Amino acid sequence: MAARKKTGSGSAKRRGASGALTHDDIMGLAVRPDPELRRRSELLWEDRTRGTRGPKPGFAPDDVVRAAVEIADTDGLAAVTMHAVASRLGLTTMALYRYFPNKETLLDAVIDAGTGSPPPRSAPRPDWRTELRQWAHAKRALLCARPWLAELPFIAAPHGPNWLGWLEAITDTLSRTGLNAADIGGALSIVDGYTRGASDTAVSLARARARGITEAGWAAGVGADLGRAIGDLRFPKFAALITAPSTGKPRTLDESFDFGLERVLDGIELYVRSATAS
Amino acid sequence: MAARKKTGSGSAKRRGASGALTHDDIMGLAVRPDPELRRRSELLWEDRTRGTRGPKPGFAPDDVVRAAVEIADTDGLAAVTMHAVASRLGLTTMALYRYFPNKETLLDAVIDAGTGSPPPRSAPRPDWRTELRQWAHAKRALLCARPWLAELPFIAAPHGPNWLGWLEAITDTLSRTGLNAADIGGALSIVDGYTRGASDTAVSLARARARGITEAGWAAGVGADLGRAIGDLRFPKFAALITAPSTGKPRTLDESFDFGLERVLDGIELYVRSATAS
DNA sequence: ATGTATTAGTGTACGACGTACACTGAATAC
DNA sequence: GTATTCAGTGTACGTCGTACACTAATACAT
Repeated sequence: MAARKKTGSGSAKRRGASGALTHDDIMGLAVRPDPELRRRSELLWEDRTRGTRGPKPGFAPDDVVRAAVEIADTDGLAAVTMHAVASRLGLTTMALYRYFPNKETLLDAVIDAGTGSPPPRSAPRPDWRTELRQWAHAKRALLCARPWLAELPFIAAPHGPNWLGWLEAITDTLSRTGLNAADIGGALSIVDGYTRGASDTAVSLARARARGITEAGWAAGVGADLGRAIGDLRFPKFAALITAPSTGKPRTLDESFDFGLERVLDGIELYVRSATAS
Repeated sequence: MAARKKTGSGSAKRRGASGALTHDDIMGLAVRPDPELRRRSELLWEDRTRGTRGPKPGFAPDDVVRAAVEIADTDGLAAVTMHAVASRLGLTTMALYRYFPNKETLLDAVIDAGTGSPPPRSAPRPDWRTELRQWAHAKRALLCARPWLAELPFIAAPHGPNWLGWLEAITDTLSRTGLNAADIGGALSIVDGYTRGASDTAVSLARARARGITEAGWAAGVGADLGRAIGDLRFPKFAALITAPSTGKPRTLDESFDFGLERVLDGIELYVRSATAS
C-alpha cells in the first residue's frame, strides 16, 4: 500500500452557474464514482510527501518513468514490464512498488510523460486556422514518434497534466474563433478526433519501422491485406478504390492527412463564419 | 503449428495501371513483409480443409468465436482468456488450439465477428450526405454496443471481411459524390477517423455502464478528473471551457457528436461542390 | 475384419508476468 | 544508544499463454 498522503491541490474552485458537463456532475454529490476512473491518474496529480527517517530513495519517480519511456520507445509498450523497468535502473522488480503502487499507475505516468508538453506557440500568433493545423500536425507527429502511445486503447485514456496542456493549447486557439463554449468543445473534439483517428496508418508504419521493418516491407504487408480485399468479389467498390489509377500524382500519407484536415477545417470555418455573422 | 492448408483465394487480380498504394506495393516483389501484419487476420480468410479421418471436431470455429464474443460482451476483452473461452464450451484450455493456432488469431476473428455486417442500406437511397451520416451513426452505435471493440488499440486493427464490408458500404456511398479515387479515400478517412476518434467519451460511458456503473457514477468519475484540471491554474482556458455556463440547452453526448459530424460533412460537401463544379 | 493413419481433446509442465508478504539493513529522531 | 522508519530484497503464489507428449476415437486401405 505504501500510504501516500494527499494534500489538497490548488483550491480556488469557483465555477459558472450551469455548465454542460460541470457543477453538479463535478461536485457530483455522493454518487458512486467509477472506481477505475478514480484510481487512474491519481498519482499524476498528488504531491507525495516523505518522512525524514530512513534511507533516501535511490531514484525519483521521474527516473522510473523515464526508464519505462525509454523501454517503450525502443521495444514498444508490451516490453514495459515491471521487471524490465526495474532492472534498467539496477533494481529488483519489487523495488518499483516503492515508487508506484501498481503497474497501471506507473503506466499512467508513462503515458503522460510520453505525451510531453504541447508544442510552444509561435510568437506572432497566426490565425486560428493555422494554429489548429499546427496543433494537429504536432499531435500526429507525436503519435508517429511514439507509436506506443497509440498501442493503448484510446478509451479512458488518463488525462494527465501534459495532455491537459495540449487541451489548454487547442482550447486557447479555438477561443479566438469567437464561438461559445459548447461549440468550442465540439470543434475541439472534431480536430482531436480526426487527428488521432486518421493517423492510424501513419502510426502503423511508424510502429513497423520501430520494429525494424522497412517501409517496403510494411507496404507489402498492407498490400497482402488489401490484396485479399481486391480478390474478394464481395468488395468491388473498395477494390476499385484501391486499384484505381491515380489522377495526378499519388498522395503520400502526410498529404492525405492534410487533405482531410483541410476539409475538416473548412467545415469548422464555415460554421464559425455563420455563427459569428449574427 | 497444426498445419492448415491455404488454397488460393479468389484469383482475378487484374489491377489498374498505377494506383496510389497499389500494384508495386501490393505485388511488392520479394520485399520482406511485416510478419506481424501478415500473420494477423490470415485465418480470417483462408478456407480450412479437413481430412476425413479421425474424430469430428465438436465445434466449428465460429462456435469458439461466438463464445469469446459473449464473454467480451459480458466482461470485457480482458476476460477473454483461453481458459474462459474453452470452459464456456466445456473444453479444456488446450483444446482451443485445435481451432486457432494462438490467442492473437482467435482475437482477430473475435474482433471481426464483433464488428458484424455493415448496416443495410435503406431501399430508396437517400443522398450521399445522409448515407454518410447513417454510416457514422451505425459505427458509433457499434462501438457503444460493444465497447470492448474500442478496448484494443486502433492501430493495426485487422481488416477482416466484416470490416471490409463496412468499408465497401462507405466507399459505395462516397462514389456517388463524383470525386476521384484519391479524394474518396480522403473523405473516407475523414468520416471514419472522426467517428471513432470522437466516440471515445460515449464509449467510455458505455464501458462503465457495462461494468455496472451508473451514469451518475461515471459522470462523477469524469468530473473528479476534470475537477483537478479546473483547480489547476495552468489550464485556465480549458477550465473556463468546462465551467462555462451553457448558452441555450446543453448538448448531450450524441448531440455533440452530431454537431461535429455536420461540420465534417460540411467540409466534405464544400469540397465536392468545388471539385465537381469544373 | 484388421491394421494403420489421422485427429479431437487431455494433462502436465514451463516461463513470463504482476504482486502480496515477510524480511534486512541503513538512516534518522529521540 | 535505542527506537523508528523506510528503501530495497527474496520468496512465493496465482494467472496466463502455450509447448509437448499422450489417449482414444474415427475412417480408410487392405
